Amino acid sequence: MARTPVLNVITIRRLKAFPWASDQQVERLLSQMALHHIEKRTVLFNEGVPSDSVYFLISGVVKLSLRSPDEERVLVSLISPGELFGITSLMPGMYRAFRSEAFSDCWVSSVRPDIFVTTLLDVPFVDFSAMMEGTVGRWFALLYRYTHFQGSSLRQKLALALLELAQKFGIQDARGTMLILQLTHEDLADLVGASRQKVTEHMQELARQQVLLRDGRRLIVHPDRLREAAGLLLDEK
Amino acid sequence: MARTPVLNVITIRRLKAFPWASDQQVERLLSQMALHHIEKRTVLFNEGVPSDSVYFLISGVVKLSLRSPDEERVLVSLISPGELFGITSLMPGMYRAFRSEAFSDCWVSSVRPDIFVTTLLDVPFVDFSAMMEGTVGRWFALLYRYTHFQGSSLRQKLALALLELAQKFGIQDARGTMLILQLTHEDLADLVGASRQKVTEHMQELARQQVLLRDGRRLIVHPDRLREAAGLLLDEK
DNA sequence: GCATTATTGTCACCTAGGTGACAATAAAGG
DNA sequence: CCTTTATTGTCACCTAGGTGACAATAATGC
Repeated sequence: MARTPVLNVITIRRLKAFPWASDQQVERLLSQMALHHIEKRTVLFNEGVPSDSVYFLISGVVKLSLRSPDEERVLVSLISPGELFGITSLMPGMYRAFRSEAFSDCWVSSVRPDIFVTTLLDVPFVDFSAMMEGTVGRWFALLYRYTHFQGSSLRQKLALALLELAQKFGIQDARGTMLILQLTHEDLADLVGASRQKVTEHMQELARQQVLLRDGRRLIVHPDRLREAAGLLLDEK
Repeated sequence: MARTPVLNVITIRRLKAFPWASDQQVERLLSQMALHHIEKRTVLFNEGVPSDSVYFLISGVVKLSLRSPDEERVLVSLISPGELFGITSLMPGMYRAFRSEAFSDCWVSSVRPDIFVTTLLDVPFVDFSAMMEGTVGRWFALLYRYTHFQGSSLRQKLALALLELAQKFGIQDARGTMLILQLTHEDLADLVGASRQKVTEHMQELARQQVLLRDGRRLIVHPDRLREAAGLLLDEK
């Protein structure tokens, strides 16, 4: 089978990875990286487990996926050689959002995220990590929503979207979580990518099921029931 | 109308923004931020323009959106007070991917991205920026794909996905761009969230239209025609 | 080189959600 | 308070894409 590849500065440069880093930095990083051969179909990490490594793909193809409400697999992305992946580990306390597995036989190397950051950037890991969370954390939340929309019914998408809104715009109320927002059904429709009419119908239905209620133009939602309506299998944690 | 809010360390702390930063850092940052009052429905920036500021929402709600192939507006996200937005400006040479507009009357402050980074983190902007691109740049590309899937037909989604694959896995060939990947229709279906059968049908159709051709199990695509099939109005740049 | 297993191609049929067209409310502006 | 405009509710109908069930080809393992 394929022999162990040489992993040196030349290789890194050829893969066009870390173009900004000096040879010395790359050298230092490489000395801290573990090399793994991963056979096709092998799972590298699963959704939900703590994020404790950054991975770098040397050769082969890695597949990122998650499972949708109906047990189907959503293929989120295919990673090509030279790419980093598993970068949720650069944010504090994150869990893996996707499963990663070898789409073909691969050579992968891994590092601890703190070592990765401190060798490439002269800054303490906690600072960098906090900065990442404060800035691109939102992107990640969006990505989470969109990937989970894939293969969901309109009802589930609505529940998912309302759940996110409740987290961002909700204040506690005797009757549940009140959204301090003037949202029309049309706004909601634009958010989940559906028609206004169907949103009206489903909102009606959700109200009937006690998942939410209306106070004038303000929505009051019940997060637990909403989560249930969203299809239960939202890992979170 | 609402009077100018006081923007000091207390305000920032109350909004739970930049929790890791010291009072001194926050103070320094504030002194460099411009304050703006944005009336409901006013557009702050549009898709496609260069990203040259980071924004911070003090009060009100900001809406991020983009327009889908059929001229509809996709509502990507609603921003709540205390959030940063417009952070593509933290990556080098980026253009805005979404339009941002005031969903309600807002108070917003803005800073130059380099000032933002260097005051909060003791690192040169170019280094941080390159690091961001190398790490979370992928997330952004994914977000781009998923938001653009919204409101697209299966044909368009397929074209979009193949375009991305061509960029990542393509090598030039006399007949077009060849994907060095063994992709089955099922993989493609998982990627775009469709059924295998319909993917087969559309691939057939795309082949008939000279957009792609098969060499054994390898795909050769024609990026320009693909872009056309994707609905043309992909800004890119 | 042949049997086995994966992939592709093609149906006919079904369903979730889109569309248009209203009436019924509710807000908002004067 | 009354007019105007925005939002909601509810239809009947239509279409893109899902589903199941095959036959026709490739690949692949032995």
